[in-house]
Formats: sequence, C-alpha cells, structure tokens
Amino acid sequence: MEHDEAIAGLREAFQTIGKRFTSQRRRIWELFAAHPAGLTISEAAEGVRDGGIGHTTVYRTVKELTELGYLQWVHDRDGEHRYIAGRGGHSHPLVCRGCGRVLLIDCQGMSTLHKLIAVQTGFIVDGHHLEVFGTCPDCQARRG
Amino acid sequence: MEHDEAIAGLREAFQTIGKRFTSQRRRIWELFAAHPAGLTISEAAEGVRDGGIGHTTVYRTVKELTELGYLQWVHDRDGEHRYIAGRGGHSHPLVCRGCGRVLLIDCQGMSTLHKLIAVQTGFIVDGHHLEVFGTCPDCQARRG
DNA sequence: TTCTTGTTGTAAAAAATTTTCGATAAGTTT
DNA sequence: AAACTTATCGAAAATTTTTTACAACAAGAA
Repeated sequence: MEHDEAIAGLREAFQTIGKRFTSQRRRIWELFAAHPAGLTISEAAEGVRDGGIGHTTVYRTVKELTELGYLQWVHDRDGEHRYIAGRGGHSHPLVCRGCGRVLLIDCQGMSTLHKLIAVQTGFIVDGHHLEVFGTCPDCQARRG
Repeated sequence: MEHDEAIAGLREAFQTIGKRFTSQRRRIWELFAAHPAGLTISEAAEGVRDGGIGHTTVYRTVKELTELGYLQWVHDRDGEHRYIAGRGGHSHPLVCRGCGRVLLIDCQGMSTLHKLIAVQTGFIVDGHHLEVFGTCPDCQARRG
C-alpha cells in the first residue's frame, strides 16, 4: 500500500537523523496525507487538537517533516503557506485553483533551464522552487 | 532614468486604481528599490521608522505594491517572505545564496512547460511561481 | 528495572499582523 | 484662498501566530 510505504519510509527517515517516530508525528503526517489540498499550520493544529496534540508539537513536527521532504509548502491565494504531503524527493505542486487539490509532478526539463540560466547570467544554479497553477479535469467538467 | 521611470509608473498605477501616491508610499517603495536582496516587512518597517512612518502603513503599502506588481516576494533560507522591487510584469527571481542579491529574469520556455503539463495531467495550466537559487559571479570569485 | 535521553503539553512570552479611530493631508469645488 | 470631501496616516489596542521554558512522560538501552 501507498500509505504504509510512506509510513515505513518516514520511520526510517526519522531513525536516520536520530529521532523517534512517535505516534504524534505519525498522526500529524497522516492528517496532511488525508488532505490533498494541504493545510495551514493552524488548520493542522486544529485538526489534531481533539487527539490531544498541542500546537507546539504541530509547529515542531511540520518543520521536521518539511526538512525530511515529506511535506512541502505551496501558496494559497493570500500568499499563505499551506503544507502538502509528499513522499520525499524533489517534485512540484500543480495546484487547482478551483478545488485546491494538489498534484505532485516531477521536473522534467528543469536541469535544462538551470543550464540556460547559468549561461545567461553567470550564476551557478543549484536549486529552484516551482509551483504551477491551473484547473483540474474535474473542475473543468463541473463548469461545462 | 531607471528610478524616475519607476516612480512615474507607480504614480500612474496608483491613480488608475483611485488611490493617492503619497510620500509614504513613495518612500517605502524607494527603500525596497535600494535593497537588491529584498527586505522582510519588519526590516522595511525598521527602515522607515526614523522617517516617522508607522508599521501599519508599511503593511498596507507592501500589500498594495505587491498587488500592483511593483513588489514580489521570494523566500529566504527560512522560508520567510522577503519582498523585492520590480517594475510590474511577470518575471522570476534568481536569488544568490551567498549575498542574497536578486536578479529578475524573464521566463523563456515556460509556456512550453505549461503545454507539457497540460497534456500529461489534463489540467488547464494558467500560471506559475518560480524561484531559482544559486551563486552569483561575485560570490563565486570571492570563494576562489 | 534502572538509566539515559528525546519528546510532549501547558503555560508564558515574544513576535507578527490586523483593527479601530481621531487627526491629518491631498485633491476638488467654489 | 477657503471650504469641503475623502483617502490616508499613526498610535494604541486587540488578535493571531510562533517561540521558549520547563516539568512530566515515554521509548529504547543496559
């Protein structure tokens, strides 16, 4: 299963950096995984409050998961950070403006872009952040 | 002059949306224009405090300038928003990890990327946000 | 079990952002 | 210029967001 693989990967990732994969960390990640449109930190804190998880833990965990590559942020219309679950590695969010759903896509052709920019500017390019916006097939159908 | 043109453009832009181009708005924009590495909102507020401009005004003005396309944000290492001066229109920040300097570049090849993604995902793609990171020529030289 | 160390939640503190409102300044009309 | 109208401003207060401190707790090792 998709989900169990991610959990196993997470456990290993935390172990690697000498940290424990606690039930809180697990539940917080699962909350994000259950929301394809992502959550802000305060929404996430709200979402696990009933479970007795404090907001301090949410802040800490979101930071850790982000560093491990298991969460990445996108911007909603207000420029606010919204975190979405991924499975490590480098990919880019394709955000639907209609329903907010996020599809992670990989970056073909970006290394070409790096080289192009390097030649034109003299910079040594070593990274990028890309978000793509549009309308998903479902929302297209819904509107005719 | 570069600077005067921008000021003239700004005056016109504010007029167009029925707002006044006050000395505060001007000074705030000029502060950003004088900092190629950009400023956070609190840095900007700090920078104009001696001039008697309150932080409330800075918040309001940064929002306006951003909507007008005369400021755009990038992320520093902490994921914090840093605003940099531009001259309207769509461009992408190339950020030096060494000195923080930002070069605005235009987006060649991105419409091709849009089409590619559209074909692969079924999304109608209509926009993107791209930040590129690297090391500028000066910082390369400085390190040998 | 005992020891050691990382993790958690609560409460408090600090920082960032927004709201409210009377005073002021800019642009218009007379 | 004077009177008028309206956007804008800054200070203070309120709210929200994020961080810090610390005692209790939980997990793994010996």
